[in-house]
Formats: sequence, structure tokens, C-alpha cells
Amino acid sequence: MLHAAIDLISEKGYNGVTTQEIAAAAGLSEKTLFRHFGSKQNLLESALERFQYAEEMRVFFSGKLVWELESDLLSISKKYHEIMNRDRKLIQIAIQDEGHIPGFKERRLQHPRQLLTFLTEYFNKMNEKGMAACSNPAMQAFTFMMAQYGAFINDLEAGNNYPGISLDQFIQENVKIFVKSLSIP
Amino acid sequence: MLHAAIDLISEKGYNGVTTQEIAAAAGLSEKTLFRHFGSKQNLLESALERFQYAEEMRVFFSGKLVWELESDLLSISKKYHEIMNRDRKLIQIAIQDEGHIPGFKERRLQHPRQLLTFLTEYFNKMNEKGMAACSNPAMQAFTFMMAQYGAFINDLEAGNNYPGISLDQFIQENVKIFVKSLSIP
DNA sequence: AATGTCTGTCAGTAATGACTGACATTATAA
DNA sequence: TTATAATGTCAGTCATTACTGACAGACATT
Repeated sequence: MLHAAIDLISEKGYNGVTTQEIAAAAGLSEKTLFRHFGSKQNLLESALERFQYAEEMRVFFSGKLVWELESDLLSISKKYHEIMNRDRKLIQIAIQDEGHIPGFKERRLQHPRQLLTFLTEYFNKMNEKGMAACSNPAMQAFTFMMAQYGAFINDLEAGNNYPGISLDQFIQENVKIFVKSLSIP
Repeated sequence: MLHAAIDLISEKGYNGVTTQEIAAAAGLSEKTLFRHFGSKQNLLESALERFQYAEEMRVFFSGKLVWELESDLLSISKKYHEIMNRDRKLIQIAIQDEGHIPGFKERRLQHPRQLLTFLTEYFNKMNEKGMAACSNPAMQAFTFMMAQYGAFINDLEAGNNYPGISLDQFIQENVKIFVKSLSIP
């Protein structure tokens, strides 16, 4: 049921989908929808509750890094897209319809903020270790994140708009650029 | 009238706004809305017609460049954000409600595709001139664009989510990273 | 004065959509 | 088997909303 709701709302928007449609797509009757969730709004809230990735990122950052710039940036990028793609539709709903659930926007924005601090911390440590030359870790972390975010959103909305360019190639190239730019002279 | 429509639809979405609201916000009667545009859908189409930036970019790329990597990337970034911010609300509508106008998505996506070819061309020429070391111009242009796009969308949706970080700082840092990465050894 | 154009008002239509209640049906567990 | 819980059916309520038609006043042009 939640699955059907997420599918349809992410496609047509909260106001663009009827409770009938959702129930039908779930193979249940509209009545049971209301028996379970009480209201359409509450159904959306239930669906959005799943969204959270900061914790997963924290675990990742405290366990999977090898303190070698290139391979770390690569694995961070891949983890990021893995997580974001898993919640693709939830993010699409969040972008389109966050006005419908009060407070959700704030909750949602905590996660990338957390990621930024993890990444900044990482750059800082690499700096201290002498493995990278980060003149401005916070801004560089932010810049790295924005590139990933842009590529993800582009993929989300535009699909394969740029022929001959894949997400994987982008990740490779972006990491290469950062490594070249941050490596020690 | 179109102004009011763009304002409201970008805030609440196409289905989240009534023709009454739009007319009231424009200081006109609902009747005149229908007299002018015939339907709500047609009103949206009229509002979206303005969106186009490829031509402006073409003019920019053929006239304003000085063939010095840092200052060119800087002015390209600034031009990009200037254009995108001018059409902020239109882009927001496009992201939320592009399903409502058939064919609009394709028309809209032409513009960044054009930009990508301009930027790729630029990197190619810089390479030939010996002013930059672009191993893979198309991918590097794409990566540069995705960073700008990510920062723009982030600003659009999240406003000032990351304290102490501004769009201008991002532009500076991002250009710095690319310059360092692409400069000749 | 007469005509055309633009706008507002108001009342109304037809459809839609969230949501409810009464009752029957099925599946599950005791 | 029986009690219980979950689900379906169906009819209906109530508010909303895109859209229309009839009519009237404001304004400019001729």
C-alpha cells in the first residue's frame, strides 16, 4: 500500500493522485486505505517516515575509509548515489510536495547537513595526515557534495538527457578532478 | 496575471492552486482569467513559454570570453546562475509540474544540452591553444555543469541550509578546483 | 450619441474527490 | 465450530473547483 502511494505520488504529485487510484494500484479497496491511515495526508506522512540516511552515512564514514584520497572519494560518491537512488521516489515527493507535511523539510535537510560535516571532517583529517592539501575543507566538501547532488537530481529528472554520459563516468571524472586539485604538490 | 500565476504555482504546485486564487492575486476577476486564457492549463502554458536560455548562452560564449581559464570559468558560472535565478520560479514549476504540459520537458532540456556543447567546445579550444590540459573535455564540461546545477537546485529548495556557505563562495571554490585540476603542469 | 472593447458581478452547472456508515464476506485463530 | 478481526461493497455526503452565461458599468473611438 505504501509502495503504491509512493509510486503514484512521486509520479503525479500529492494533489494529482486520488485515494481511489492509490488503493486500486495496491490491489485493495479505498475503504481499507482509510481504515489503516485515517486520511490521505496521514498516508503520505507514513510513506515519508522511511527517509533517513545520516545514520548510514555515519557508519560508513567511521568504518569504510582507507585514507587514500582517490579510493575514498570514489567509495563516498558511490555510497551517496546508492543511498539516494534507493530513496529516489521519496526524494522526488519531497521536492514536489514538501509543503504538505509541516516540519518534514527541516527533518529532511538534516541528512545532507550531516553528510557535509562528515566530509569536512574527512578533508580535515587528510590535511593533518599530510595526504591532501585542503586549503578550505568546508568549502571543498560542499563543492564535492553539490556536484554529486547535481548529478543525482539531473538523473532523477532528466534521465538520460545527455547522450553518451553516464552517472558512473561522471563519478570517475569528478573524483579525478578533486584528486588532482587536492593532491600534494 | 502571468506573474501571479507563476508565483502561486511555483509555491503550491499546479493542482494546489485555484483559478480564483490566481485571479485574486493578480487583482482581476476569475472571469477575465478565462476570457484571456480559456483554461487553467493554457494559462500555465503561456507562463512557461518564456523559458529559454540557450540563445543567451550562445551569445555569451561567442562574445564574452577572454581565453584565460580562471576568469572564463568564473564568468561562465556567474552567467549561469544569473540566468537560472532570473527564471527561478519557472524552473521550480518545471520540476514539480512538468507532467501537465506535454512536450515541455523535452523543450526545456534542450537548453542545458546546448550549454554542455558550448562548454565542451570551450574546453576543446583551450586544449588546442595549450592553455589547459583537458583530457576529456566533454566529461569535464559535464562535471562542471553538474556542480553548478547542484548548487542552484540546493539554493532553490533548501535556501540557506548550510550555515556560513554562500553561492558566491561556492562559485569561487569550484572554479579554483577546476583551474588547479586543468592547468598545465 | 452610438458602438465596440474590456472588465466585474453573480448565479449556476457538472464533475470530482476525500471521507463515512451500514452491512456482507472472508480469513484466521481459538 | 465459533469468535474475531480484516476486508470488500455500495450508496451517499459535503466541499471544492474548473468553467459558463447573462447582464451591467467603464472607457475610448468614431
